Amino acid sequence: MKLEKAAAQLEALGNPTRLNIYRLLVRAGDEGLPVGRIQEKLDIPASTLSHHCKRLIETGLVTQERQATTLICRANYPAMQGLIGYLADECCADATCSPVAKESVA
Amino acid sequence: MKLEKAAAQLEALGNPTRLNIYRLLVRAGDEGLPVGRIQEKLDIPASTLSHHCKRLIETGLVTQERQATTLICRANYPAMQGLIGYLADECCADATCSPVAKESVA
DNA sequence: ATCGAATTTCGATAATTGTCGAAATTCGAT
DNA sequence: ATCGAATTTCGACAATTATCGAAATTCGAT
Repeated sequence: MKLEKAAAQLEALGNPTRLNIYRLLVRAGDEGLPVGRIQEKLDIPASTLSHHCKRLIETGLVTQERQATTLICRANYPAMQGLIGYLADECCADATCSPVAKESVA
Repeated sequence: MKLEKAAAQLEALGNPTRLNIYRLLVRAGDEGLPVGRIQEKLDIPASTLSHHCKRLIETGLVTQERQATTLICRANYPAMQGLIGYLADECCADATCSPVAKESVA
């Protein structure tokens, strides 16, 4: 993974609201979560939420699928996997860090 | 780990310059790298670099040790380990994500 | 072809972050 | 106690990001 991309994903997750959104999506699993549902849970204005979702989507960490007027958001696991792998590979060269995610992830 | 702390660390790494600094430190290993050395490698003004280092230090991802007038920076591996663990645990509940770093990191 | 629900886009403002030179600090050596 | 080297702190400005209401869009149902 390119450093710029990793940084963009890290930055996307590096906002408490967005990290919360992402965690919600992970917990929702394959089913995903409609935007409106996220809004209820986090109690933030629709436009603000939409902005944060957009940011997560732009970096590839989240995907959106339309079901009628409802937009379903889902955590994009392979993207997170890639990010964790990057951190483990590029940013954790020491033995004290879990020697995982180098080649064993597949 | 608390969400707020994880977000702070992710945000710290979510800047290309800081991610670069961090990677440099990882590659430098236990020996660490003096601030001036980082500056040479990245070619950025001292005050700007100092600001970024400070941010990394504040989140616990980097430590600093004084050797005379020189300040040596080091990547704090346990912190990164904790962050990777958080991502794997809290943000990667699916089987497609490496089932690592849950308990096996020790 | 209209309506209402779900969501985004727009636009404006507030808040935070990044950048950098100048001045201040720290500390060993003289 | 002064000097020079390494680095930080300060202060100012630029750039980016966050927030939110209002208006626009999308789409199924009527």
